[in-house]
Amino acid sequence: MNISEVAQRTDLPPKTIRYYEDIGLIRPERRENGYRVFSESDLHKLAFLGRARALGFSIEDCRTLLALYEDETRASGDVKRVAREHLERIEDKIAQLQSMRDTLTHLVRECAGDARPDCPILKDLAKG
Amino acid sequence: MNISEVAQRTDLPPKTIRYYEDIGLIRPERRENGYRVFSESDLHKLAFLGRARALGFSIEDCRTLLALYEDETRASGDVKRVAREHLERIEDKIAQLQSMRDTLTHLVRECAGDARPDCPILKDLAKG
DNA sequence: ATAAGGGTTCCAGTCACAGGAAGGTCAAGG
DNA sequence: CCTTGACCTTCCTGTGACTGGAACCCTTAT
Repeated sequence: MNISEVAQRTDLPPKTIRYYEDIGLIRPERRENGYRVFSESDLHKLAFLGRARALGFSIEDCRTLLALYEDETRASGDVKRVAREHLERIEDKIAQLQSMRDTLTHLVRECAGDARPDCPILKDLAKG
Repeated sequence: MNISEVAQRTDLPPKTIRYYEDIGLIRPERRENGYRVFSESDLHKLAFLGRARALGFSIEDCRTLLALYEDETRASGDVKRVAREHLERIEDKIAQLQSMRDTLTHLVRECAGDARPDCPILKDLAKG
């Protein structure tokens, strides 16, 4: 399989696939002409990575998860710990964004939004 | 005022303050020895920037907001538009994170998290 | 004279790619 | 056989908003 077919089937850009090889997440073979040849296993790993990334896992988390996936003697506790830590970071991020949203929603509602210069948003930023 | 005092009073790291000068958000004067001298106006702007950044506005949004703040003939509609667009991006981000959180919460709950290799999290990543 | 604690600039690194240039390869059509 | 166009390759740069560190200057106190 060439890279563009893999890109289609995994829904990952070719650039991303090359990058994943670059940082050692996959190791596709090469033809004599230098082209990458992807095996079903490579395809599978890339799909795995795509889904892990879609869940927001960092590349380093993905590396860990992939290693655990390939290790038949893994402990599910190790996987769960990675997922729980990631989940915590997500929840923190959500809380932070919600706080911003609440403040902004309030400010936007207060602002007339017309041609006059008077603005509660700027007022708030200027003297918090 | 020297940079470290400004850093304390605005709760911004000196590095950040220098960076803001670098990208033209502030223009503190210089002493003969090359040290920056910050005026009350600089201090005020930095505090403004700190609060705008805390609400998640991008640096470019901050530049726009600061310009609007300094323009006495501004229309509050312009401010409101920037804020509303930012608010929308935040809400999109929250929705995206919540979706990740829901999936992850479910997976984490399903996973035994013990010494055995069987793991629903990996199973999900492997076959979506 | 020296040491501590300011200040300065400049360079590299972060994260996860994306864009683009320069050039090699391959299959089809004239 | 030649060309065209669609692939493929590597390499370099840029993104956002800083942070860390090196190398060096300035000021004040001992």
